[in-house]
Amino acid sequence: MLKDCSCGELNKGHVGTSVNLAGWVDRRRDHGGLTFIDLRDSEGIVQVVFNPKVTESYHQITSEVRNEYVIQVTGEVAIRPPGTENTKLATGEIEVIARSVKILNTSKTPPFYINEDIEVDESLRLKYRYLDLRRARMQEILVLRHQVVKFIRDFLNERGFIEVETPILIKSTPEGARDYLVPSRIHPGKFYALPQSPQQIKQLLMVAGVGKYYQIAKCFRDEDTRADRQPEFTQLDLEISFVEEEDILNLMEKMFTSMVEILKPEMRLIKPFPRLSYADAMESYGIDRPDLRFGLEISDLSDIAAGTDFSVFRSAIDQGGRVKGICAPGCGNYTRTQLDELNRLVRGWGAEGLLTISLGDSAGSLEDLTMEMIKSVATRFLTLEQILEMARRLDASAGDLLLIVAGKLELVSTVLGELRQEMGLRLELTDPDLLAFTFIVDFPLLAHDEKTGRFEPMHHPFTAPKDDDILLLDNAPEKVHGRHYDLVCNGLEIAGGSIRIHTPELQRKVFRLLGYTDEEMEELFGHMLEAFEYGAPPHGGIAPGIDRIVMLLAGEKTIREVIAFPKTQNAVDLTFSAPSPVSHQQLTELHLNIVEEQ
RNA sequence: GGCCCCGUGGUGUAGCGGACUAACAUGCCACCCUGUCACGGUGGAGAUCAGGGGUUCGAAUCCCCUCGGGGUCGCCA
Repeated sequence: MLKDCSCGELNKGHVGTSVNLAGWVDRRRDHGGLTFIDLRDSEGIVQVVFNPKVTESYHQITSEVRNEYVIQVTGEVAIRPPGTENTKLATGEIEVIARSVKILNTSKTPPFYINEDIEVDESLRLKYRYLDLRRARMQEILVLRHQVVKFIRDFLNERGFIEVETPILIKSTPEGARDYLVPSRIHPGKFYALPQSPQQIKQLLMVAGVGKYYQIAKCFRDEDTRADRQPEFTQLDLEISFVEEEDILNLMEKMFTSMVEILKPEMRLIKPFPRLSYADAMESYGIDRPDLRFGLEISDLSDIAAGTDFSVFRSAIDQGGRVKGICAPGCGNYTRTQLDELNRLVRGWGAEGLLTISLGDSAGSLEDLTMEMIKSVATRFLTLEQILEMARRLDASAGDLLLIVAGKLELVSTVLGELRQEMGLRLELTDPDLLAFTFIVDFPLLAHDEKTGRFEPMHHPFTAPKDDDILLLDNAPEKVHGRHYDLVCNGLEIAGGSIRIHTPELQRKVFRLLGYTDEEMEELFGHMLEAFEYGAPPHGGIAPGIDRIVMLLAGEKTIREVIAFPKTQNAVDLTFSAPSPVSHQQLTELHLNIVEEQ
């Protein structure tokens, strides 16, 4: 080794010893006759003192060395002179008196600061990701991510799980996300697909008699990116045979609570994780992944609205729609501009409009409110009693603002769900140190697709229907609930899983409901159906997204921050400039021709 | 594919129709400095204001297009 200890690990115990250090120049302070260099390696920073009386070739070294130069230092660890300790530095009680120095490599001036935590243009960071990752913040995140994965492995290993690697080159199966395809050289015109998840393979492992499987698995989906979505991402994929819902949920609750308590003790959890049915989540939060760090729940006001003279309410209800609302506490004093902005947002989400009712501009009791204190465009169509009834239903007080949307149920829910999230942010109710995990259960098995007129799986086609609902598969498939569960945290879907189908009969029945012919079933899923013929055990699992978990624990806003080399919104890797053209020879070998786009 | 936001020395920002010959901080270069730690001091270099087109007597500033980055809807079994 070019070093016999790390910069960050030095302490008073090393005083008097001679050490070899190697690292990057974090900063240099040249006093003419005396120079300090903060030397940085992956473990931390230590101050090295260069003294012309002690350090060989002092003048040459200090005039040449610049930030980010890679140097090797031999010297004595010494206690710092009294009064010159630096409490901001972990190694601030000591310093290294350099005897000799060697420049291992020079460095151009970096395109952005390595030694300061300053926000830099993201595309520049991504182009020079290897420099970006050198920064302390990114080093912390790399370590945290490692700790999370290590925690997961330890936790599952202790419980009898084994990690099994599964292929990256597999078969394209339809629906779901768009596949990334890999052309076959050996089989002209045929393609492998990269796994969207190892779903089918892990089920085959269950048939193979692996009782408890897991894998830190790369997954690939050729869909547009988001702050929490990348073309390739990492899942903890796990599957257990002879398992039931309760086992999986308990395992996950234990894993995530222990993980947070050990790795991020400063963050708070709500225990036990609350459980919400899909229907209740949609009803109260307008979304199947609610942020439960705050309330602002949605309530149905349809019955009250039906009794009013307000035509917007009446016509929505006459057309089978609903009137629902939320209460924004303390927002009764919102200005016209602020209210207009909320209206614009709501229209942007597809609603006809937003009815705002201001319950006065100062806090107090509902009972003291008079019609004169209430501000709303609808005041002349509503009685004081009707307004108070809505306010009570929304758990509002004087000084609050009621936000009400009328229309078709689905739209009203979605819009209020968005508005709720927006108000949660504006009112700063989204405490970054709180992790509000919640399980969402009782999903419908299928969703009806308006465009194709077909049923689509809510989760995936291998999810088992609830036993009590199996008879409904024949005549009312839309009413069937699946044995599917999600884990949600702070408005993010953290994990999704289910108890799977394990008999060929039921699997065929579900495929048929999804519109597959017998021939398609055999061609696309024959391997699964056949496997189920050979004593497939009941089994189920779940797949938490590693990137999203680390993002939450790191307090970051995008998963790009917790991925070493992420892609841009356009799915481009700026470090490598991928994707890139390939040679004609490569294309020929793969039996491919490029068609020029218009 | 739709909607929205952003693009000014290396970096981060200011400037938002005329006083811009583009400001500030930091970084960079040179010189000075033996106890600093975001060291300090003096001096200096560094910007086709993302690119193109237009409006105007005059554009970093207004409009259009393109490119790049981001957010989001669609999409994500």
